[in-house]
Amino acid sequence: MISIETGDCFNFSACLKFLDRGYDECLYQVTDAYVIRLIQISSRNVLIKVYEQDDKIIIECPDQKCSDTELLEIRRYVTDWFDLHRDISGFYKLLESVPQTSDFPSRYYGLRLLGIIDLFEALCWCVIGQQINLTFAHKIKSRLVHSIGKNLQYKGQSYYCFPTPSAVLELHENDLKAMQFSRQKITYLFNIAESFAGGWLNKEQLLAMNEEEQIRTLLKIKGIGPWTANYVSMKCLRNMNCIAYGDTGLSAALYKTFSTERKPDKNAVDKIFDRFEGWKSYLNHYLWKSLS
DNA sequence: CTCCAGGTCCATA
DNA sequence: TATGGACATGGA
Repeated sequence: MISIETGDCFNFSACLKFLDRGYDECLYQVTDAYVIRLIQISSRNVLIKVYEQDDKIIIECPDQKCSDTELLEIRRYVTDWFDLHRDISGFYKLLESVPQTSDFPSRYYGLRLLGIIDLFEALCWCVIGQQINLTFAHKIKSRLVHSIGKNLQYKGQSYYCFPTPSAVLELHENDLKAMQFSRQKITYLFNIAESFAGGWLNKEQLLAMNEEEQIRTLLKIKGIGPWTANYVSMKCLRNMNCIAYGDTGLSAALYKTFSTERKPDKNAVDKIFDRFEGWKSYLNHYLWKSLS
């Protein structure tokens, strides 16, 4: 069992609610008290159950023996996933100082920027979600995961990891077509998987670069545009000044909250985000949240 | 029926 | 450099 202190401006229920937004999610199971998922650590896959007790986050690995090294990795995973180590009180002060967002801290108190820890998963999820409705996006992701994702049974339930790049590369184009991936998405998924398999793309290497280099590296892959690069930068690489330019949801939220144009251009978006230096990713996250 | 969704690439001018 | 079409499907 692992226990993690959470600190101020954290609300576990708000985070769980974000994880369970009504879509059919195949990579974890959420209730009002806990979330269970199978995660990949360096040596193997481990099932974890995460819940809150006495203002602490508790992680259990039911029916599994873990070494100290593995426990440390699991702790790191959950800390990163829930962004636990960040003190976001500065963000709340900024929100309060801006009239249009002054009620955000009370409305969304304790909501963290939930991450996608696996870089391959993050990139694929972006490609899957490009230009289709999220219900359908979850449907085809689920088909892919259930088809080739590592899984583990626990109490009659199956829990899945997102597939590895090499597992995706073993698929034939027709397999993905049968899951209703478009030809474009299939090409993009293979491009991304090959970048990993070819050894010139991985998370550690990206994390060693500065932000600008990271974006430049990601944009080289066909299928990854500015939206995906920024989304992954915020959800996986954990940069704090990312903006999902061109995102339809973000545009709608900016229109609603700041009375911008229906589709504000980059300059108009930057103008609003400028005063949130250091917290742009969080502002983006909270603006998305404000739509639901 | 038409439009458009957590975009991106490619062809054309 | 800028703009338009294709992409797969489903919900409004």
